[in-house]
Amino acid sequence: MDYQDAITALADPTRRIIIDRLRGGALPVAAIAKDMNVSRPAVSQHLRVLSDAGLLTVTPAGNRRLYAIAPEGVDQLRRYLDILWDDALSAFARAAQEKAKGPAK
Amino acid sequence: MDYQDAITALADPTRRIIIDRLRGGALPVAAIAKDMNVSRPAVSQHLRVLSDAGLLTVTPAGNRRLYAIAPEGVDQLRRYLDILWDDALSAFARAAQEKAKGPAK
DNA sequence: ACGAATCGTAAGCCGTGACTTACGGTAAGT
DNA sequence: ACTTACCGTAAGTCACGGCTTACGATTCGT
Repeated sequence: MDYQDAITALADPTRRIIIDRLRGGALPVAAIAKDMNVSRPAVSQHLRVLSDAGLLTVTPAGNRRLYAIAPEGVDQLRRYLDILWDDALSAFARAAQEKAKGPAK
Repeated sequence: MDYQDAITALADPTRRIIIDRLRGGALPVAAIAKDMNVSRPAVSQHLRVLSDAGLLTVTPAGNRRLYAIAPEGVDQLRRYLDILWDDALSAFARAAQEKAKGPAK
């Protein structure tokens, strides 16, 4: 649900492949699992993790279930990294400045 | 080295704590491990993973080794997520548009 | 020069998670 | 109604990764 789950979900290579396949738009499970080196149930389990993390939306369409990337989930991670990036830059600039004035003792 | 290693590195909760402790600036290993519920060697191993992933820089300072967040490493991940976000938004908009015109068959 | 401090690495243990096979349940086709 | 297609879940196996203890190397202090 939070950004931590999102990071954990994206840490798995197979799940990143799944995400990549959904970049173009929503797909049913069978289409995602097609030509993948893991079984369809494995894909199902990954889809579960991804949607639990808020990275995917599920849309039951009769026989099938359409999975699509949830922009808000991705945005959560983006915000986390943005703040981290800002902090890193600030600390970096401050360190450079202190080194210029008094190069440690 | 690439964004995949960065994601994998940030997937671990302990490593995220380490990153958080470095937000203010560079720190030696002992200071990072202080009041943490894992041993110092464990922290060392995590620092290894983080720097291998390009998220940390190491600066030997005599007796100690100073670790700091590497802005470029964080930026790598940011770019990955930015593109993913763009793709997700495009796909989302396209799906909404198609649903408005011809609501599937 | 000797002891203490700081840190990385090796070896080993153990839990977590990714995968497969097997099964059940629902919707579509005929 | 019966079969087929699509999909989620359960159970079980197994490799990977995080942790600890033990050790060795380098640097600072006196």
